[in-house]
This record gives sequence, structure tokens and C-alpha cells, in this order.
Amino acid sequence: MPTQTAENYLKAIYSLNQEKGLKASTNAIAERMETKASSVTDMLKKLKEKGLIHYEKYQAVELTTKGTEVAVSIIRKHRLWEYFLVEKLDFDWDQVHDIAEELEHIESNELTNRLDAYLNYPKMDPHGDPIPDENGNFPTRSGTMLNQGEIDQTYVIIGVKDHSSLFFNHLKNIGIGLGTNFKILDINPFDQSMKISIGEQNEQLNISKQVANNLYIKVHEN
Amino acid sequence: MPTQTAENYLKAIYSLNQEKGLKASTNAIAERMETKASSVTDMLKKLKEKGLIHYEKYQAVELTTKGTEVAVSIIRKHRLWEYFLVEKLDFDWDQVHDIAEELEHIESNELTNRLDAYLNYPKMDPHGDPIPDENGNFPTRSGTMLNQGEIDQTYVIIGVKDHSSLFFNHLKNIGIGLGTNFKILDINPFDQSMKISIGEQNEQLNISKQVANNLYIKVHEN
DNA sequence: AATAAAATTTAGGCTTATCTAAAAAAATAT
DNA sequence: ATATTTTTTTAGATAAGCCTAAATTTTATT
Repeated sequence: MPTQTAENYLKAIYSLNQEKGLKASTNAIAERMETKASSVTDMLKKLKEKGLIHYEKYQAVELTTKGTEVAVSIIRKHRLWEYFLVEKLDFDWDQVHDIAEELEHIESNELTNRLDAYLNYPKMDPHGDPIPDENGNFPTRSGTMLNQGEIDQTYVIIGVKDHSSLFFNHLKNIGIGLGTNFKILDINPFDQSMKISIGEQNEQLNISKQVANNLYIKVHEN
Repeated sequence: MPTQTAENYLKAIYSLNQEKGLKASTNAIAERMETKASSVTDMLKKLKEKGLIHYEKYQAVELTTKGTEVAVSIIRKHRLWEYFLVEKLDFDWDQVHDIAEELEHIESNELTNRLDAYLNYPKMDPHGDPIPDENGNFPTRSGTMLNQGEIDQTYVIIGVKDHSSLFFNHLKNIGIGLGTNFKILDINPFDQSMKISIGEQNEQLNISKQVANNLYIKVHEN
């Protein structure tokens, strides 16, 4: 179990390596961590010592399998807590980052997994970033959310964000499911509710913002 | 904002000063903190420096007003998180202490107060310890919970633990409120539900364990 | 009141994570 | 290919929190 600071370094290295074209160089890490390059060098030596990174003097850093596991675990906790803060404690999505930066370092896996279950295993955090599962697997994020959809475009439902039975029942009631094709007819500027038409029979339906927030879609290729 | 370690020292000093007959001596603090007396001396100097404790060499320690505020704030957070873990994440009451020891150091007051609201302003944590409010005031804890009541004894309802409208409605429906006198006739050994008789008319009523858990009572003095 | 025992503090070190300044290596430009 | 600039590392300090061992003060005992 690395220290909180070490965890933050691993997270910084992970995200630098994710961003195409960027290498996790000493300076790049220093910038992310808001610290000095010399401090980074010190830490890199310790992280290597603990088998968390691959590091050779003067060369960019990569995470070992072990280091990746730690980083992904932190990301998982960060995003779950963000989801909790927004969905349960009614924070605005732009207020939660700093608090989640603290909460992500709480150790207990039991806590993380129970929180995940309590939140109905969300796949995306309030910023739309994918939440890895208990095994570190990220949900594949193809397409976008319905709330990003455009008028007159035709889409297919490819997934749900909320996994609660409440939401499933609602979808069943209004006749929407995986694979449903539809066209966005109109978007209400006041409450962002959408008028859509479904399938061949052009059955019209109103979709609330809350529902639109929880549906993954992709453009329907004919 | 003191460090986490400093916060833990303040908590230890607070609880030592609460326990009648105990003084917060260097050794007593060392034992609580599972550390050495010399480390305590070091820390006491720093805490004094920061205006958090009254301390003179070789003498027992007391918290300043500022120090007390910090300690009570930590206790508030600890107990709210314990309540959350048990009530929302379904932990057993005896599993939550260590996790709450970590969560209590999350800074944001906004978070603490929103959590408090989300939990319906509980007055007691899962161990029956009182939860101070936003201003640091502890609820007065006279009497016990109904689930501690004994058969054939007569009691008065003096408070509720759950402050949700759901619970208030339920109480209204079954005809129980503050000041209600009742006698415990029987306790079901399987589900801990209670048969009670209310007031002069000896109206009989069944009280579930869940309801009994949320009612403060004291013995009815005739 | 003098001495023994216990409690507390001081002195000197260690580790983690940070810093500044200087040295060394790598990358870039002429 | 050599010189310059940039990047990275090393060297030496600092602060927090901890330790052991020794010194000091307080408390208890005779």
C-alpha cells in the first residue's frame, strides 16, 4: 500500500501515458503534480524500488502491472465518489473534484465495492468518464449520451448508465430497450426534454432530461 | 487546518478530558495514540504553537476553544460516516470504525453538512454515541433507546433518532409521539418486535425492531 | 527530608516528501 | 561536429512525525 503521495504520482503517470503523444517525463510529471523536477526524480526512485514503475535514468516512465493496478484503483474510487457526491449529496458536477481527490485515498476495498453496489454500478462519472469495475476493466465507451443528441438525427440505444430496476422498469414501460432506433424530433429548451419518434410506426414519445442522461446512443447507420 | 496526525492527537486529548478522573498526561496520550511519550512531547509543543492546546512542561494538557472545535468537528465527521456506512452501505456496526477513522479527516464542511442532511440529521451513531451538530452542540442524551427497554416497565417517549418525514408519518399513523406513555408487554425473541400498551386505555400495539431502534425513551416516574 | 520510582523532556537520528542550487546528460541549433 | 539550450539528476537543507537513550523533573516511599 503506497502512500497517498505515491498514489498521486502513479495517477499522474497513468494519465500522461493515456494521453496519446505524451510521455511521462520528469518535467511532465512535475507539472502535473505541481512540484519540482528534483522532487519527482526522488519519488521515481522510490516507486521503482517498490516495483510500481519501469524507470531508467533520463528516460520516460511507464507503470508496471502492479503500478497500473494501483492507479486504476484510485481512478475507480475517485469516479465512484464523484458519482456519489453528485447523485446522492446533490453537489454540482463541477464542485466535486477536490473532495474526490481526498476520498480516493480511503483504503478499504470493501467500502469501494459496497459504494459501487449502492450506486447501482454506474459506468460513467458525472463528467462522463468511464468507471472501471472491481477487476480494473473499463466499460467500453462507444457513442455518446442521449442528452448530446441532435435534432433530426437518427440514433440507436446502445446502453444504460443507471442500472437500477427502477430505471429498467421505466424503460420497459415507455417501450425503449437496447437496439431501439429513434429520431430526435425536438428538444425543449426549458427542461431539455426530448420529443422522439420510434421505429417504423413513428410512435412519438417524450423523454425527460433524467432519462436522456442515462442512455448511451450512437448514430444509426442505415 | 491541522494535519491528520495533529487531528488525531486533539481527538485523543478531547476524549481523555471527557472521561472523568482522567487527565491528558503525556503517557496517557502516548497510550491512546499508540506512540512513544517523547513523540507526544514533540507534538504537544507544536499544538501549543498553533494555539490548539494549553500546555506547560510536565503538566497535563487541555484543549483551547479552537482545539475543542477541531476535535468536535472530527468526532462529528467520524460519527456521521459511521452512520452512513451502516445505514446506507449496510456494514455491520462493528466493521465501520477503522474506515471512519480515515473518512473523518476529509476536510470539506460542505461535504459534512450535506452528508448530515442526506442522513436526515441523525443524533446518534450506530454505537449509540451522540453526533454533534454543525455548531458543535451535542444532543442531550437522557434515557436510552426503546430497543433497550424491559418487559413490564413503563416508559415515556423522549425523542427520535431518525428525523425523516417517512418515520414521522409512521409514528403519526400508529399514534405515537413525544410524551407518549407506554408499558412493554412482551418482546418477540425472533425479530425483537415489541408488544406495548399505550396510555390509560391500554391500547395494544406492535412495534418493529426498526421503529424501536429509533425511539429515545426514559423510565416513566409516576 | 532523603531517596527511590515513575513520568516527562531533551538530544540526536531516521524516513518521507519537499526545496534550491549546482552538476551532468540529452536534445537542439548552428 | 561543436556549442548552446533544455532536461534531468545529484547534493545538501528543511519540516513533520517518529524513534531510542539519556537527562531531568515530579511523585511516591520510607
